[in-house]
Amino acid sequence: MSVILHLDGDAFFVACEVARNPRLRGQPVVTGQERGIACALSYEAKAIGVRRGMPITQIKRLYPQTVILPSDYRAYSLYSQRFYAIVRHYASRVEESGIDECFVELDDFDAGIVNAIRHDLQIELNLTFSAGLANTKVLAKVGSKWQKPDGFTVIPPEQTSFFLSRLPLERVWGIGPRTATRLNKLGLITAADLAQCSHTWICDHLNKPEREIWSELRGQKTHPLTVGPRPDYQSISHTRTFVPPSAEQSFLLSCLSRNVESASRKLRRYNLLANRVKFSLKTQNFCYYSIECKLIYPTATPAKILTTINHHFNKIFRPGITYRATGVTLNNLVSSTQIEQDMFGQVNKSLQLNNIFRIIDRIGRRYGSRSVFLASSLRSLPRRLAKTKLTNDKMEFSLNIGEVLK
DNA sequence: TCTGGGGTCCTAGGACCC
DNA sequence: TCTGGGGTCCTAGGACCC
Repeated sequence: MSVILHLDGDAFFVACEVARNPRLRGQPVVTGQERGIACALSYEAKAIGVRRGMPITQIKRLYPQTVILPSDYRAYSLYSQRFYAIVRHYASRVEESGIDECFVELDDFDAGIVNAIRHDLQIELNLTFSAGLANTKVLAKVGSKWQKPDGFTVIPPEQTSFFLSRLPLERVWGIGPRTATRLNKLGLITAADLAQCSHTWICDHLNKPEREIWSELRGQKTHPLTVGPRPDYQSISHTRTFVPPSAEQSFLLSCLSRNVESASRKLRRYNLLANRVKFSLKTQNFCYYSIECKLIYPTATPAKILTTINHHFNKIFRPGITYRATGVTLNNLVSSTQIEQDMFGQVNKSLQLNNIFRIIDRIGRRYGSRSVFLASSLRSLPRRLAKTKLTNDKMEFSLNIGEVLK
């Protein structure tokens, strides 16, 4: 009977920074400078009071001793590849479930192999990973979170109730605050309370994902291990919050234009085309209004997607309401290489247009993504970039190249 | 905790059809 | 002419994760 190991990097992004610059060790460090909010924090930063998502300006003011770094995803991804290579040296069935965590199928409760993997990770990468070993993925995850950082917790079947009776429901993987509150009202407080429920009871009160968690907590393998390369994207999205909030239609459309440019750039990078677009407005009160629309044909061309958005915008926009963010999600993705043989002329035309945007993508990589952009995105950019006088509607899909860069 | 950004999956209800 | 039953597909929205 196989068992599941869960490995979880400790403060991974920051740990990578410390690994390549040992002088940072022991200091409060955060990454996310480029986004203006703390993305990852070292345990030292956590200890002095820095929180995830905290604005960088606030961190500088309240905790001036903190070292603030921009994220270097390329470096983290290289560390991630080495992490997986080390794990695969010991096991063949590995599920990559994130840049810094994975599930591994092992033959039995063998702490030796787990310690060997963790030892190699420590020596070769200078990174620590917390580990959990149990019968199911959910229980292995309980184990890896039990003692962080650098902990290793085995949960054999006969000791499951010991751990679960000490674990509040909301700490279980897959149970968020909403579900926890609902289950609390039904009298369930700990993970053990849930695990002890009868089959008839859970059929009456829980939905499918919750029933699966129940089953996993009881040691029955329900979440299969998905081995192999990461599945393709189901969707690609781009959202952005702006300050101050705005009620102005033309500004919101411009923000959506910018969202579409970013999302479609990613689409092209992965040679994908979208069949549907969903766009949303988020109000000052954190209400979401969204609508999903079919695109006339699969495309990665921002102008085509924007035509559709403009057409449906008034279905969700309400004058007088103030909004704080816009977002765009591209759905029902297909590979562009598959579509290339398509007989419809329109699609071919779209692919040609796509080639123009691929050239723009190259310019963007060389000179920055703001060197070339759609004029319809102009109003969403900082004022110093938007000094050229343009009327948004007239410039809709024309290109504004070059000089706004400065 | 006054709340950023990019993802995934599930569900309920409506539309539509036979 | 005032109305059954069941299936499938679509979509808006909810919940969760990192």
